[in-house]
Formats: sequence, structure tokens, C-alpha cells
Amino acid sequence: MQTKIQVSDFNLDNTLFSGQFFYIQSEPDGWHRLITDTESIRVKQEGNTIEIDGNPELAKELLNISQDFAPIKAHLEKDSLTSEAHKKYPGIRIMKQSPWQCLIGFVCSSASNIPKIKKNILLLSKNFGQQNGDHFLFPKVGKINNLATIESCATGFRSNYIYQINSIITESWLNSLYNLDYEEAKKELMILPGVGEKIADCVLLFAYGKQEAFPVDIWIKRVIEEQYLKSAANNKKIKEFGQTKFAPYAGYSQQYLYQWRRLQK
DNA sequence: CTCCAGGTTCTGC
DNA sequence: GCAGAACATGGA
Repeated sequence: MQTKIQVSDFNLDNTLFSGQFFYIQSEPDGWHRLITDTESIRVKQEGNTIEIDGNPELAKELLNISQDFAPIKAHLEKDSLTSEAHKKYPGIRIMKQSPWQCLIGFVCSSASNIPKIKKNILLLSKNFGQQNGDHFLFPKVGKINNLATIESCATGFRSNYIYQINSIITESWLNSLYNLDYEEAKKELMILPGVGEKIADCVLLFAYGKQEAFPVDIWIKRVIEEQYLKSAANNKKIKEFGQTKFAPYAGYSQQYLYQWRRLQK
């Protein structure tokens, strides 16, 4: 099934390559296959049109296409650096992933890098996911259940975290967190082994839609120290600064600053 | 070979 | 409470 959706202030490539979602297979003709634990779709942007090959509801949800971007644009333009980042990398949207896939992706992310996280997710899917045509879906909750096989997915010291999380949590527990506010949901997520503040914030932002979350990684630490504080600071300080300065869209500001600093020469 | 990557946990004060 | 080390792995 093919569908076309008109968009504005939306850039597919900038969104897909901003380190939010790790199971993407890009084709040379501009199509990108986005793979979840239930289905996969192909998407492509031509001007202000998003072409969708597959379930259009999944595309709209995952890419957060229908979110009104006007208030976010106004917010980004209030600060000179987020404004510059928005000009340079326009149309980055905060995606709305399934909590499960987002959680495992970011558990893989600790002290790693984006190409390697993508490799981890691909290997986990090949080993534990269901085959779907020429690719494998992301594994469902409970399926990533063999430690030795997880270790073969190049996940290193994160292997045991993945193994334990897979056995501890259920789909309904993950869904129950939608009903909690930011602080409460964060406390719950941080019970999981291998999930600290930063990974919890990523899951809250990229899956649960908590726009006040301000994940602090090495790039955000750098950009805040270099461009705002003009001095060294610990992660707690960085996070407090970001959440206060960029409220109520700290998550969006974070994402644009992250991209700006990470891709800086 | 060394350094680094969308960090977290453990240890020792 | 805090800083510092340990934790695997692959790419530059």
C-alpha cells in the first residue's frame, strides 16, 4: 500500500540520522526501511511530500508527523544557537518509538557510537527476531533470552543488562509508564540494570513523548560547557541548566544542539 | 598502538 | 554524597 502525506517543517533524513532510531536500512534511491517489532515500512521524502510504502498509521506515529511544529519552531528561535542549529539541520522531529525497542537501543548506546548501536540492533534482530521477507523484525519483549547469543551481537558489557531487562519487564509494565509523569516514569525506568539518568531520559523523550527530558551525553556536555556555561560542569549541572533554560521543550532543544555539536567540524 | 563513543555501576573515601 | 576506575567492542 502506497500513501502520500503532505508535511511542513519536516525533514526525513535529518530526523532519521539524528541518533534517535537505530533500525533503518537506507536504499540508494532515497527510500528508508524502518523496522519495528511488529512490521516494517518504507518511507521517502520528495519536497513536502512523504511517500509511505506500508502502514501509514505506523509512519505517522513513528515519525510524529502530525505534531504541530509552530510552537517548537518559535521556541528554537528564542535562543541563537538552537536557532542556528534549526537553520542548519531543519525539520528534525522527536520520534515516537515503541518503548521496548527504544529502551534496548539506548541500553546498547552506553559508551558506544551510533554505527555500532545500529550493528547491535541488526544482530539482535537477526538472532532473536522474526523473519519478514528479506529482513528480520526487531525481537518482541521476552525474546532476547539467551546470554551467549546476546554476547555474539557485539553488545559487550551491555549484554547482561539486555538479558536481565528482557526477563524483568513486560509489555504491560512498559505501557503503564505512559500514565506516569516525567519524574515518576524516570524513577521506574532507572530500576532496570544498565539504565541510568541519561538512558531513561532518552526513552522518556523518544518513546514516551516527555518533552521536558534533557538527555546529557558527551556531546551535550560539550556544547553546554563550550557555548553556554563557558566552564566545566558535571552532568547534573548540565541537565539542570538545560531543563531550566529550554523549558518546556528541553528535549527538542537538546536534539538540535546534539546534532549541531556532533556534526561540527 | 592509543583514543573515543548518545553511560552505568562499583568502589573507596 | 562524590570522583575515579572498570566494564567490551569496533572504528579512526
